[in-house]
Amino acid sequence: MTKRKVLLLDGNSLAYRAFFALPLLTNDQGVHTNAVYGFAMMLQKILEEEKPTHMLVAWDAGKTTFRHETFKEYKGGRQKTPPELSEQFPYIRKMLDAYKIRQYELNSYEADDIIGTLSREAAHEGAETVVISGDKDLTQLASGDVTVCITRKGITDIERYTPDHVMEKYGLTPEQIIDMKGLMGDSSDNIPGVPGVGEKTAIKLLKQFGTVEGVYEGIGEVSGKKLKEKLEENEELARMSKQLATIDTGSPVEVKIGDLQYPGPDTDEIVKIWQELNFKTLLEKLDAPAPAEEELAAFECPVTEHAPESLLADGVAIHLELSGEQYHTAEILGLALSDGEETVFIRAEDVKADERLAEWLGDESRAKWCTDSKAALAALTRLGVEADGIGFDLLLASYIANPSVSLTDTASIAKEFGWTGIPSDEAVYGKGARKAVPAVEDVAVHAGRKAYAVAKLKETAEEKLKANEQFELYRQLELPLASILGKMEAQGVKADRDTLLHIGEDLSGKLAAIEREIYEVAGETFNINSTKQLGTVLFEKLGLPPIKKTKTGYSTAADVLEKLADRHEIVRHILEYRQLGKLNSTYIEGLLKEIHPDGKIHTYYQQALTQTGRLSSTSPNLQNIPVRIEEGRKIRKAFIPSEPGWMMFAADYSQIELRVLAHMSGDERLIQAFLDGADIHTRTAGDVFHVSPEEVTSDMRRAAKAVNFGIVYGISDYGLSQSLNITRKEAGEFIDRYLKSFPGVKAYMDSSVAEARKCGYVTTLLNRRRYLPDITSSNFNLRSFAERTAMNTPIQGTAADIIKKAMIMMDERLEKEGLKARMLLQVHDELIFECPPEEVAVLEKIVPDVMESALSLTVPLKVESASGASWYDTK
DNA sequence: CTAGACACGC
DNA sequence: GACGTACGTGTCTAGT
Repeated sequence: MTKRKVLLLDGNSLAYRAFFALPLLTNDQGVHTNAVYGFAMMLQKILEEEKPTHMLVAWDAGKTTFRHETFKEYKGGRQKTPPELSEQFPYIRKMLDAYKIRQYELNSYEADDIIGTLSREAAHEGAETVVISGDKDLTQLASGDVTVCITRKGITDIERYTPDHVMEKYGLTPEQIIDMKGLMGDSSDNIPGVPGVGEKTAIKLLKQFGTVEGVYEGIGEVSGKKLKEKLEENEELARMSKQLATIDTGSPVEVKIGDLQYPGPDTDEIVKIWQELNFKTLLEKLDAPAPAEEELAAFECPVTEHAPESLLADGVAIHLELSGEQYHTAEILGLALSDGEETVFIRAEDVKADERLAEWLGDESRAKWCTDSKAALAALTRLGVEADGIGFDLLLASYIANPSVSLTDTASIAKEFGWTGIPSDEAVYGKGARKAVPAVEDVAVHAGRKAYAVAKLKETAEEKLKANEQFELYRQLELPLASILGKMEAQGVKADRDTLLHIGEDLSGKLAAIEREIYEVAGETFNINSTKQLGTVLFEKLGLPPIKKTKTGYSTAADVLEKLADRHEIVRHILEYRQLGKLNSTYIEGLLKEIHPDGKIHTYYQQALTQTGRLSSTSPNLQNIPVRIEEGRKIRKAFIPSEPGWMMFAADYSQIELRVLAHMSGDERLIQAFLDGADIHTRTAGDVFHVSPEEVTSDMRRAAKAVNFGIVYGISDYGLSQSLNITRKEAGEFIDRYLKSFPGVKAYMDSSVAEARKCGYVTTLLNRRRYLPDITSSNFNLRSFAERTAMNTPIQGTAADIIKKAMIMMDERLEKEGLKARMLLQVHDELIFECPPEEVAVLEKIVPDVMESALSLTVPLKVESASGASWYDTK
């Protein structure tokens, strides 16, 4: 049998230490948690370091102890336990139960006595004992078999007292610590000691006489008249103080060492408690303790030509290492494989040649785990390997768990789990002009560490999602969507260079003409794109009134210029110049640069970025191609089918956010409006202005539309006042009237804010979360913003859930129907396809069908579709 | 190379 | 009553 190791903890002392060492934290229910948190951190640390076989946490029982019979002022003058701490004791006890650690208290004895008694018993039985407390008095228990650990500054920083260490520090034996207390007293326990004797004098005396008793036996030899007098006068006090300071190692403790077996924690229970208390960091460390930095620093990842058979298994992490983020074009360096034990790296050219590897990658039944499956699949496709069976995506899992964390690479994600030892991509490759690919061995280790992290973190990440009831959202929605988005990106959308060039020429001509006119009217040439120079011309040279200022000078934003349009002809020209300039630089020149040799544009969908659950699109952004103004809309003529004779087909949800609002709020009038198939803005206007739909004027409808817009996007009264060009007060009144007309919406908005306050987050219909820590902020701005977000995110996020689900269903449907049609783009509430002309009729039926049935709400979802020779013509 | 101003979409 | 106000991306200028 291995030697017993007994761990004895001083519960009260450690709870106090934790409480005062940490700032006053609260969970989302307002329960104070700092002492529990500190206690938990300390427990985790000592369990890991000490690996005890037996454990006990001793508590002080009641107010009075046997020491009060000796001295009734014992521990007098102590501050009352703060209520913020008192309320935490039940949680600590509950947590210790979950750890399956024995707890014990004994009437009229202190925790010290329980610990003292048990440590002596343990020593007697030949066990090794470690005592942990925040109270230095316990050092008197140190012996050859007993080590006493006293917390230092924080709660996890511990000083170990062995007899040698006590000797080193005080020049005394552990037993003499009691005598020292007897002589010098202890103000915290209100032990008097001998007045005028402090630590220095006490140690000096004990070195000479050994004990308090020894001091009085040899009192004649005490040097110093004053000291001798004081000792003589206070002999009783000294003897009593020693008695008070002595830990009773023979207290009537009813438990035996054998009863203290520590079976290990009930992790599920601990997880529950920690979740209730929001101990995020601890939760993440629980299942995936971060490897020591040295372990990752010494990480080995051999470069092999072939994948070892042992790694071609079910549940292995893969990591495609690329020279840059743009995986459609970046150089593919190689592939790392890791099962959490063995990790290897295979160069890109060897990946291509390894048939066994390709077969494994394509085997749906053997799960591959990774970070950013969309990028991994794209890179593998470029290597000529079709992978299948992606079973885990760390990027998506982290995003679903908490979208507010900015996730750039595996290193940053791993950091969220307490893994600090993985260098960032930037640290390995450098940045900007100094960016370069290092030697293959270094790339291998870097890629290997990332694959290793995925293998190790999969379980923890999935557990977290399951605990939050988000596993399904992640597994059934986001993960399959990643592959579909990957297909859409890889498919790309054909862009006609000539169309763009043609529009560009036209724009350039117009721009040159406007530019000349502006210079003429201004009487000088200047850079119109420079707000600084433009401000000088408008507000200083031409004397127009500066309506708004920015941090750096005059504002020349469009809304300001609109207000000045009647005062000077130059303003109209500038507005037009800006508009056309934007079209030319962003959409003509910008898009031309993004056309690949295959004549297509391959955007990147960011699936783990927005706070609401929407996608975003980059390089280029295809979600903001102009549509409102005809001149810009023409850009869409350049987006054409990639096969001769094919058609573009587009379908968009009509008023999806307001329908979601109707569903989620259950507002009867709003629901009825949609059931009636009414024009929602006209209906809203009628309700708000108390007129019949026929009496709604265009201004009323415009105002109602702006309010609906505001509700959907969570804008403030100020935002509404800006968009309607009215005062904030008027806008506020307007919102009030709206909410009076739709009481269900008002109740829903209030409940969303209340939910955010209660839980710390809001959710969508499919359990997407957004955490809103600012909801309790005392800063009005932050709080207001969080409140509007609480109202708006469930709506916008649910709309995002719906179209994502529709995309998955659509992908399956196209496959099932054996159609050639391809889904190409998603623009938040719109899907764009290309198809052979004979499939237009089919799509006209099935696309709206699928989109409308993606999720069943109390109001119908409505989809409008159209086809044409270009994206422009799908209207 | 970064921050600010601006403009495009939903 | 303050405060600075949906979410994104890209381009340009003007600082370092």
